[in-house]
Amino acid sequence: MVTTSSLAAVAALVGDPARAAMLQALMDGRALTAGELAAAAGVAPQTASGHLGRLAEAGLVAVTRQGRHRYHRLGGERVARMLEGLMLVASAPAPVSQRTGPRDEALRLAPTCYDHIAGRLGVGLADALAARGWVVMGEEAGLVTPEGGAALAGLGIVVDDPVRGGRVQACRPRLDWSERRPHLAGRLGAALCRQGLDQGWVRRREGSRALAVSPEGHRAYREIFGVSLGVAG
Amino acid sequence: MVTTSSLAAVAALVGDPARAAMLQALMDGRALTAGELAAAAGVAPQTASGHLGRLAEAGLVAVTRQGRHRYHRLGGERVARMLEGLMLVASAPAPVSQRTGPRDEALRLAPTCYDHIAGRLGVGLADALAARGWVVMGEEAGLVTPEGGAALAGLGIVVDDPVRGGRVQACRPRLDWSERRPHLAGRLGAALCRQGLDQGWVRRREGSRALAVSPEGHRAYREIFGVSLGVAG
DNA sequence: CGGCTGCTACGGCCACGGCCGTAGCGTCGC
DNA sequence: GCGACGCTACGGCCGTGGCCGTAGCAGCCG
Repeated sequence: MVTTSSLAAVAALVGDPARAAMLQALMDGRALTAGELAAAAGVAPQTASGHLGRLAEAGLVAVTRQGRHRYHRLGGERVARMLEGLMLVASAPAPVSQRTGPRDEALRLAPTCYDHIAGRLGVGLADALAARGWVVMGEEAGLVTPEGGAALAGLGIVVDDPVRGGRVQACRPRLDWSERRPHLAGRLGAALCRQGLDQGWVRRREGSRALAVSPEGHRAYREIFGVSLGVAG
Repeated sequence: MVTTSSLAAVAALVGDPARAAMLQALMDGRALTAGELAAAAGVAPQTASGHLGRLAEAGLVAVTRQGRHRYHRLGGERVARMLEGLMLVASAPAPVSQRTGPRDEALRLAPTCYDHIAGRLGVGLADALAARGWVVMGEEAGLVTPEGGAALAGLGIVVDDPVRGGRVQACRPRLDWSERRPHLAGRLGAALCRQGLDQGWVRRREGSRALAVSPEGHRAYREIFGVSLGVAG
């Protein structure tokens, strides 16, 4: 039963700075140990343990024990989407526009959002795919065109949720909270991210949600997708 | 700048039971006075005033003063979607499935979600439109077929976000937190809701998010869409 | 103009909850 | 088996914040 108190309970869990920091650290989709999360939140391990216990009990994080470590990851895509919704609201300046988004250049360039690429690279890819006619972006949904599907399949990017018998494939646009422009989430976004990682175009950086774009990645994204990322790095 | 603390601050605002109750009361998209919200939250007007001030400062609610009343409504669709994401997580039972959703029959039948219809009527409409071939529902997006667009236009339901030059229209499916099945959100969902209200098929009930389905509504939804709602009410 | 209402500002009370101390349990390595 | 390590359980301290008391201010009404 969804009561007001259950809504408040979930929100209150995220409402603590330490727990919010842990959840944000898990937003890249990886699993971290309690100790790493304690460091990320800036609290003692005992404190983190208590927090993680409550988060796990509520299903916000899932725990898998492995030896003497306990690996924590987000409780599912719903949790990730909920956090993204919160971040989008948190980034919206109430009165007047101010500089938004993280100052860290790498985080502005290509942060991961649970399973897909956001930031400048994310919106750049969305723009590029639209410019190439591979996808058609609407405000509420995106469509992969037949030629786009073929081209993406040639790159090893396949999505498995055809809306109508494989002819038309849809993708999920999402407003990026730092760039304020849509990027590709959903399965297509995840497939783009996976393919970039497989090809070595991007790689995960330790202890950060930011992706590092390799020189080959810069070239590939520029030549194949027409995305120019400015400075290298 | 989106910091961990801003994320936690927004979540903490929703994390208080009284504020959560107020926000939930505003989820039907209407504007309520501070006194009504105080009653909804079960707190004294002074307390509610303080809460509403903080919510307004953060942009979670918007205030319009009219005479000696102050009308509060949700701060935008982003806020509504954020709350829905929280509710979806809050409704997800952590260990094993239990009875979910409100016990109130009317709330299970046809609650409003900010601007569209959810609940049994919402998922029933989505199923019916799909069965009629008017929309094709995917996991990540829905498509309004040409014949569906024509049929809906004939009913006075028009959506104004064509993805590709008016030929294909997309809609946004959303997992219902009480029925656990997708219903139609986005502009199509809002248009369906508006049309139902205009036709007198449904009407808002005082002090509740639930919609009341009129006898004509029952007949119309059954005859036009093929949605059978069971008991009349 | 005076009484009434809707709302907000301030102050004090109180409790919930975060924090880390120490202590205890399970796991890995030697 | 012994020590080190990762993590969790419990207890006490303390600050933050929700709550309502009273008081003050703006807008309708007779």
